Amino acid sequence: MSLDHVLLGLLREPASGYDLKKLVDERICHFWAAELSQIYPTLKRLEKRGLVRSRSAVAKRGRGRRVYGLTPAGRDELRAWLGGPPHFAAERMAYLAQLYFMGELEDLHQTQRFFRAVRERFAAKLATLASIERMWAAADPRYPQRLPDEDLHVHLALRKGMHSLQAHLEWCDESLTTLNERLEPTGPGQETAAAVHQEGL
Amino acid sequence: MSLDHVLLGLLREPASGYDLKKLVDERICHFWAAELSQIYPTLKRLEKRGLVRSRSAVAKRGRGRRVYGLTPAGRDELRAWLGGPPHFAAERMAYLAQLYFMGELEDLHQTQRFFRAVRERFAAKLATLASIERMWAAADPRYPQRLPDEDLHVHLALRKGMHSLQAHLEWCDESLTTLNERLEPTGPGQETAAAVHQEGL
DNA sequence: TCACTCATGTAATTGGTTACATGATTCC
DNA sequence: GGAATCATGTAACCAATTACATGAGTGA
Repeated sequence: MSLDHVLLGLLREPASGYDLKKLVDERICHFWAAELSQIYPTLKRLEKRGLVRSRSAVAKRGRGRRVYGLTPAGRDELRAWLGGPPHFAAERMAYLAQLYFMGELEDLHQTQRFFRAVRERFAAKLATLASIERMWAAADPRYPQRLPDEDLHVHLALRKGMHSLQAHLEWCDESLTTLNERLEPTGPGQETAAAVHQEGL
Repeated sequence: MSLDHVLLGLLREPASGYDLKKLVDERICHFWAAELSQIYPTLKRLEKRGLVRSRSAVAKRGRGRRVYGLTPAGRDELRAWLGGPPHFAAERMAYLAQLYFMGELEDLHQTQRFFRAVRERFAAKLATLASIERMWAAADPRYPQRLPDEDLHVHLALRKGMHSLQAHLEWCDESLTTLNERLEPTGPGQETAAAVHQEGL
């Protein structure tokens, strides 16, 4: 039911389904994704429940638009959700399932390649968030200490991604170091041959 | 389609649907959850595809069991999945959506309560993982440097949770500090009254 | 006898994705 | 004329959850 609340949150300013999709892709997709084919029926459902109200409008380009806005009931629903307990859902991380069972392959080089690919992905995401933070800082000299309270919450959400992705990178680096030690046990001096033998190479 | 592969991974040792549910809840649920009502149909589907084979068995207690085991085709499928690229899916974090829009409430005390609840949740999860790591260390003197390669992968997956949750806690602490500074701007000396007024208290 | 655990399943519903269908306008 | 963008939707499908149904044995 959270897409409902995401749309209510975005609809503090009136918008069409198409507009909402763009907002989701630009700002929300870092923690919630949605397709147009899900957004349109959701808006209809919200309108039937009296949480939003729509009116037809003319578009500058293309066909007519349907623009939605929050009703007082919609605002109440949004506030009740925001004021309620934090909502957690069990995350599904397929890449961790792959890693968990990867011993089956008996090939640490494959594990190494896996971690390099994972690291690249996380690094790209972190770079995206970092560039968003730079844009914020450039656009608002109050960032972050003196941000108005409303923007503060967006800032705090952004910080979550930065902390989290930084930790992911550290995990990848730690893991790659561990793998390296097993694959190249070039310890001090004459142990090398024995260690190589021990590792089954 | 990942539950398919999780079950294939677990079925390197034969097990019933009921057994698999227990394994999922004990070891896998940190990155993939599944209900019995999903596991049973999935096993049937995997058997129809020739990836597992079942036989009836007698249970010590209760009614008869159906025990599944991997077929060679199942093992191939598992290995192909493990050897393929890491699979990422867009995560949905409803609590971040709540935070993102929480400026609407115009109540930093509520945000504070929110972060305390979030922190508690993450701390509990981290404690769970830490106790798992302690059990590993107690049970196997080789942990973690000299673990056999197969267990190494499970160890690396566990480390992901530790890094990640630690970062979540740091984010909560950073956020609570930020909120505290805004709510109690007890700066050097006589500013206090003015600052309190500025915050609208 | 009752609660609990072991054990297997189906049905209904929800939440979400992918594919498909349509139509207007603008820019090259 | 054709591609891109703006714009709204439906249909089919998939993954997963919740609720429901059944049945056998164990221990208090």
